[in-house]
Amino acid sequence: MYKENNLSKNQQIIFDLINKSSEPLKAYTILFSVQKKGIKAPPQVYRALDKLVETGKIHKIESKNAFVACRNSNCEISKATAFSICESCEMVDEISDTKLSKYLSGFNHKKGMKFKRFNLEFFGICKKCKKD
Amino acid sequence: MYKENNLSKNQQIIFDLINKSSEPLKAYTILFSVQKKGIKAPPQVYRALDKLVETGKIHKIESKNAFVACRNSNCEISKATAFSICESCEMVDEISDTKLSKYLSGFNHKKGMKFKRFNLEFFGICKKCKKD
DNA sequence: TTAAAATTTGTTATAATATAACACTATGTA
DNA sequence: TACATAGTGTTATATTATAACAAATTTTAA
Repeated sequence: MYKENNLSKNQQIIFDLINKSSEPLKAYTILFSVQKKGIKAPPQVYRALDKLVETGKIHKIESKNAFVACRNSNCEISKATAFSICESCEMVDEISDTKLSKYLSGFNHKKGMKFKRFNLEFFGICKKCKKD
Repeated sequence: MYKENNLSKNQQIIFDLINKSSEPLKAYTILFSVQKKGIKAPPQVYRALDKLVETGKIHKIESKNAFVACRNSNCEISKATAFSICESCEMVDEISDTKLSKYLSGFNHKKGMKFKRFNLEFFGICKKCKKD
């Protein structure tokens, strides 16, 4: 079964949930939601999340300890991620900007460290919240 | 006492510890270290950390849940932070790069959201670890 | 096709990170 | 002074995450 779509049963259940969601989901929110599907304990959720992050199907929003589905088919397995986060409604949007991505991927540290990966989180107030 | 240096007693104790450290410190590591100075419970640590982050004296490394002293007097109270993180030795270095900072501060989201703040974390293997 | 290897699952317990709530003290300001 | 604001100390508890182990499933390759 695994080879068909690369995801195991638990991974698929959890990915589907995150993918359908309009907002980042936290691990224990996910756990609660999938209990009816037989996923009963935290390690089952965290293992699936780890794998999904590893394969780039989802991303972790570090400042929120929450997970979103990857909306950017070009993000090269999470090597270069950028998000905009609304500080009012908590909305998170993945930024797909080729220029930004290229600029940061090509950025070299003065001290000579070569980067393999980056994660960028922008914060502000989204359009919708500004109106209110 | 507060006005003299802007930091309260607990804030100063915790800032000094982080400032002296060569690596990011976690909240409970801090708690353990300052117990001899009379700081006994998590809320005391977290309150001081919150304030220090708020005033830009320290930064939180989100991917590690750990704290470092600000090494960049120009970072404008944590509105624009960037770090390089070694995935091998866990070393964290604050990046002060005017060009990078300007580029990101001026970045505008296609969807019209105006950003107030960003946090960028680069990952790789540091020079020292590469040699080993 | 079958045995070994790798991956995934299920489970219990517990570790690590963080906040709520309340009473009280110290400091800044009118 | 007296009032407001910020900080402290404390107990309890909420939230996030992993260790450890046994069993089942899937992949691989002989």
